[in-house]
Amino acid sequence: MTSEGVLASLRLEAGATKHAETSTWVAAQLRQLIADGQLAPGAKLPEEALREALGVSRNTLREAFATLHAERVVVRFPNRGVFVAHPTADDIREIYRVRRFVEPASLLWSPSGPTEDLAEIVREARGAAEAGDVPAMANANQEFHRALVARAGSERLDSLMKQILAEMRLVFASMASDPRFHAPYVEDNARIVELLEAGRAADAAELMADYLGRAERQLLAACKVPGYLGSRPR
Amino acid sequence: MTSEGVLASLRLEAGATKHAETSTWVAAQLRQLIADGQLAPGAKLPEEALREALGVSRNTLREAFATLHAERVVVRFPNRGVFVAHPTADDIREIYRVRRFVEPASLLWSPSGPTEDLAEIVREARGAAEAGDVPAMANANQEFHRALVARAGSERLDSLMKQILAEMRLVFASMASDPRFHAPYVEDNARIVELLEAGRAADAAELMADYLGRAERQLLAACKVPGYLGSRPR
DNA sequence: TTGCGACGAATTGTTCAACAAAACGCACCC
DNA sequence: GGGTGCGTTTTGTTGAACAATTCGTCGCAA
Repeated sequence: MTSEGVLASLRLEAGATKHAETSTWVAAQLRQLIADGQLAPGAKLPEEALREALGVSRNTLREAFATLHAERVVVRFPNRGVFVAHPTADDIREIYRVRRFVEPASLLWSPSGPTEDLAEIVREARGAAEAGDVPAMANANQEFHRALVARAGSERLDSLMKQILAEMRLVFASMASDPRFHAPYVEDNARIVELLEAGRAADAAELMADYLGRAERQLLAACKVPGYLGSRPR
Repeated sequence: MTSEGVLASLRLEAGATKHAETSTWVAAQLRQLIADGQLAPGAKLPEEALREALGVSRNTLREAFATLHAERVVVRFPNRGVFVAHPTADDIREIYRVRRFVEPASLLWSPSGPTEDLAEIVREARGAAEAGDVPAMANANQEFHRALVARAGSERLDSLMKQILAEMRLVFASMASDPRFHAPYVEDNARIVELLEAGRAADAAELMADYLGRAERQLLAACKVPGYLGSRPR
């Protein structure tokens, strides 16, 4: 995926769209490209090339950069430019620090509503696992955690979680992804739903905390192996 | 506090400062003015006037707006402009929804470190209360919650809490602030520190959840009285 | 008086062109 | 081979322009 290809596809899409609030639209486009992995972690986002590809002015593009920067999707080095965020080991620790607070809290203290949506996501993940469809399984796992936090009913926690999961995707994009990574967690998720349905929220929260600890250790270990793309760009 | 006065003081400060990254600096200035209550909730932020007062270009100002918008300090109505955020009753409910997750979680699951800083803040709050210094007491109370969440050691939760407290200041700025509002909570904070020191984190978390519920109800009730500034501008 | 539509003024959304300052790349020299 | 200096590129910021939208206000009719 040469950056040339990315720019070309952007050019295509840009022509076809009417934009009401351009900078918002631009931010969404870039967010999408990054989430899809078409713009890899650490990649530079040069103003001139993107401006041309998106067919917007540099000012509008820079406004979009400001939003993405606030979302931590993108990092800014003064006078050097904007880069796709590239999580370090410390970032991983930070991510899991947050998750170990938010996710068990959500299990414990969310208004106890129906768990059918969670069960459905688990079924999807199992299906994908059996079909050997790793991306679908990874997606379903992410969706599971998103749905879990959504139970809290807080817009702000939702968007925090969305950001965190976006950063998780960057983490996965940064390392040679072992297909077997996501598999064990499908069953953990299933168990969590069971506990929740049985009214054993405290046990579910404990399992979740444990599970997150395991995942963190696994990712940190993977950081140290050669497969992990070096630290900062340059 | 005429908006004229605000602009004049901005003009003064603008001249004296060297700005390395101007848009960041502009965002910080505005954030400060809003936090201080010099720009009231619902106030319009006209581009031309601010541009002139800050001595920056409209583009730079708009980039700062993008940052503040992402922080929810400021609201954008397309083609109408940017306004200081003006929390509604729903926003208050949302704020406390988040706080009831984050703060008890922080009490329960933060690495158990020294509580000396918390105790110190409680002493400050008591001092301010005795001196009848309401703003200082309100500040100390806010600082207490900030310090509590800081124990989690997560940069992201820190900034979430910082945003939440900023929005709380907007809530207080929106209503005729009863000086007696903050007082009872000083002693609750003290009790929480005691429980924490005694290793009774679960009790502390429970007290906190209860306390937050009380505060929310009180604020929601205050919303309904005439003192509260109407809903959205226009 | 009150309500309503229209017109002109002000403001926003977006683009373009320019320039200083900083970082980058590269040939050059020790 | 490893620093050094210089021209080139990119970023940070400004200023001006213009279409689109909203705002304010005036006049008119019920």
